[in-house]
Amino acid sequence: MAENRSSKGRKKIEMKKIRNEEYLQVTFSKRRAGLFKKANELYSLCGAEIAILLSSPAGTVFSFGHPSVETVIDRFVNRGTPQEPSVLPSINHEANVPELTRRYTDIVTQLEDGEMKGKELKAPVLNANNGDLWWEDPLDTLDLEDLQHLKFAVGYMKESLLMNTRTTVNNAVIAPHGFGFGFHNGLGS
Amino acid sequence: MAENRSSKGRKKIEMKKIRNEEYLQVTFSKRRAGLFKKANELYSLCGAEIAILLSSPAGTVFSFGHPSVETVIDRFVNRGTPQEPSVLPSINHEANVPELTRRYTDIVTQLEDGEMKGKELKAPVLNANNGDLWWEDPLDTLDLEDLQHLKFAVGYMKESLLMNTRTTVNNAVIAPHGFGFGFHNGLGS
DNA sequence: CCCACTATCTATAAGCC
DNA sequence: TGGCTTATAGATAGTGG
Repeated sequence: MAENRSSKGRKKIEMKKIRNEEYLQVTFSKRRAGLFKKANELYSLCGAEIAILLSSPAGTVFSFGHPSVETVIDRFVNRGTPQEPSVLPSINHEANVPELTRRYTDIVTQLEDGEMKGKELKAPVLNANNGDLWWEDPLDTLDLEDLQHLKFAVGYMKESLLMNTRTTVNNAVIAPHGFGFGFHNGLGS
Repeated sequence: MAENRSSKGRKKIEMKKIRNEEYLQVTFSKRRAGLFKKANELYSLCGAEIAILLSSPAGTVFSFGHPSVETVIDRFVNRGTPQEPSVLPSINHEANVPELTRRYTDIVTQLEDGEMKGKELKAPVLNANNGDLWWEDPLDTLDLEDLQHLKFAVGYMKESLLMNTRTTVNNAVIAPHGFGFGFHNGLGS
């Protein structure tokens, strides 16, 4: 009777590299959206700051950040000083005001100076889906200021490699950083 | 007979900040694991490089990376040299910039002056809905939570201002890449 | 905070436009 | 390429140890 339902619905797939290029692209797009949505929910529910950097198989770079990728990285850097153990749990908005202010000022300045003319700067993409909102910005067009920013952050983190415990869950490196904020990596899997 | 199964099973939850500290922590842990798992699958299936930096509400920092956080960020930095902007659309926004600039300046000023007092802020509220954008001039109260709204609004404003081509796809605003001005990720919170 | 269990809720693999 | 639909695999809220 209903046997001619030519295989509709989801099926289990093997967790290995997808060969088919077309399917790979589709899967990547779908899962990227799903991942970002999850990240956004985590932010909404827990007020957690989060940054995701992601490169597609084709080489395109995507990112997700709350409140922003740079801010989060900054937080890592500045955390190097164990000032307050766990003071600001849910006030990241407050904590971000200075950053917000600074960026606003920068933007305003740029606009007034007309600096943007002929310059290539990054353009974030605002995505919305059923009330969920997040940014996808192509970091492949970072301007120099941001590059220096990131470079500094990376350099700092490299030097500050100082870790506590490290756990492995599902092939993923999960690194709890108490205060010294060590940066985990290496053995990505 | 089996009615004493006191409410088992998953229930839908509201996507709002969780108040209960204990529950917040549990949810964070679970979702963090889920997020990392998703990230790992994305890596396995698509071979995508990925890095996630995440701070818990308590301030603890976690990271996930394939092949490593460091590597991924490094790639961003090193690949970030702006390529040739193939298209730089002529944007006629001069008329709008002054007004917007003034408004933003006002907001910034107020943020700087009052935000740290941890009280209510007075600023014109920028609203965005379906790509439309307007000012709610009556100086409403802009509390810290409203910064999110402001962020979204800024995104819309930016696009409205700088993107001469804007397409709406499935409830999402998609902005062409390659031009725009320099902040990303909704400029901080 | 980690583990276990279960009922649901959600994400998504396939397929059709 | 992108959206929509369907059926199902997978994630997780609620509860307890």
